[in-house]
Amino acid sequence: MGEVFFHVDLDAFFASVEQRDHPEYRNKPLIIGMPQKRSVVSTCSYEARRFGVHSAMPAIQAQKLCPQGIFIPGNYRLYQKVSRQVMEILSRFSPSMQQVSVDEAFLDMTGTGLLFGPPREACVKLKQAVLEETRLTISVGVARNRFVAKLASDFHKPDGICVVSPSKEELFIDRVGLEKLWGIGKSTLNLIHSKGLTTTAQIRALGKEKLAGLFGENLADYLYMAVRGQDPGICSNQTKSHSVSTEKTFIDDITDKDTLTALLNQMSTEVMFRALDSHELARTVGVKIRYGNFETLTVQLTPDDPLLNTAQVYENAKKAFLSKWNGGGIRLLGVGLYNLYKGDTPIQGTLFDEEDLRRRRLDRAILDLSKKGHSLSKASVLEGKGSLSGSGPDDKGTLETLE
DNA sequence: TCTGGGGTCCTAGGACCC
DNA sequence: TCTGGGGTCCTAGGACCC
Repeated sequence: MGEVFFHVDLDAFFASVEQRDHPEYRNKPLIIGMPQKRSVVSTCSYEARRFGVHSAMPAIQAQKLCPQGIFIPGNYRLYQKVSRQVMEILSRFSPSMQQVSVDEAFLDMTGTGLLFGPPREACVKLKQAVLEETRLTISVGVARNRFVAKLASDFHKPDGICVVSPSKEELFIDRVGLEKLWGIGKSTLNLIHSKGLTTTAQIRALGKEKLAGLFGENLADYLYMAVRGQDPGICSNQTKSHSVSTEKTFIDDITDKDTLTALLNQMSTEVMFRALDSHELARTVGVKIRYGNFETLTVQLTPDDPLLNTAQVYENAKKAFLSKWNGGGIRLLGVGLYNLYKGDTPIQGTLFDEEDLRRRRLDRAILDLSKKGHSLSKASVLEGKGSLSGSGPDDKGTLETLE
């Protein structure tokens, strides 16, 4: 008995939750995302997909394709909650459940035959459990590795089961097609096409050396394994470094320096609070700028010591921003923390400015209070934690008055 | 059709050290 | 005083995923 992996994918997740909770949305083209300037479709129901609407499409375009569509902003907190509920169900089927996004997960089902029966039977039980407890449908892909299981879950979507037996892996990959392989996007597809290759079978016919000559060692290795239905190792289990970031696209470009720095302050506070909340320290802060013409650039700073508090993050973010900004109108602004590692206090025995440590304790106190539901204007940034509430820049004097 | 937000990973060049 | 490799850290950009 070899290894068995399931890939579980919720069908049109956000839209399905809405249709479940709002009967008036059922059997209708439902689109999560408001049809306004600079807005895109997050998810849409299968009814909407029939009009050509899909994720990441500008919402204005979706409205043209589907004028009768119902557009709603979405309730991301609810989706998170439902996601946790589904993941709990999945974890009952395997001791090794690996969540990969809000709506999908891998299950290592190796050796679970005695408990749940052969794969197809286990899929049926899994689908039943999710449907009964959440009234949502899932699609399941089964294969002897994660890569093929992932492609399989998409194959009979929605509400589908697809089991790929080891002897049919190459055949299955050919049926899926090059452009739908996990890890191949637009650029890589263009690169492959530019070498006169259009099918997985053609790539398989080439040896490892030929591929390496055309694409370099790394992509060649990926392609060699992928077209054979072997796992090229896309989802590495161990996460090395980690990051948190937030960004905001404005309906109209912003040129005013005070407004931009106030936004940097707000975003710095948000990401630092998130790091604080997960008991992590960051070594690097980065700023992302996108001008009105979509030209995008990033700057990052890694001070000698880790960033301890919101004030330090803002100070560095502002410095980074001002070093790059050409004064032009800005379409998107973002702040991120990188090189995060576990820890509440910096390395023991190191000398740190007492003032910086004090401000960190203050940040934590504000965070704790805001979690208990107290309203503090400085912490207003956190009100929509996890789903940028889009509130305006807040005043900057509150921190001082609190002290 | 002008193109969101939150992530991870890879590449390539420069600095710096041995 | 012209010059070699290897390793690691940092930065900027880009590809890809949902």
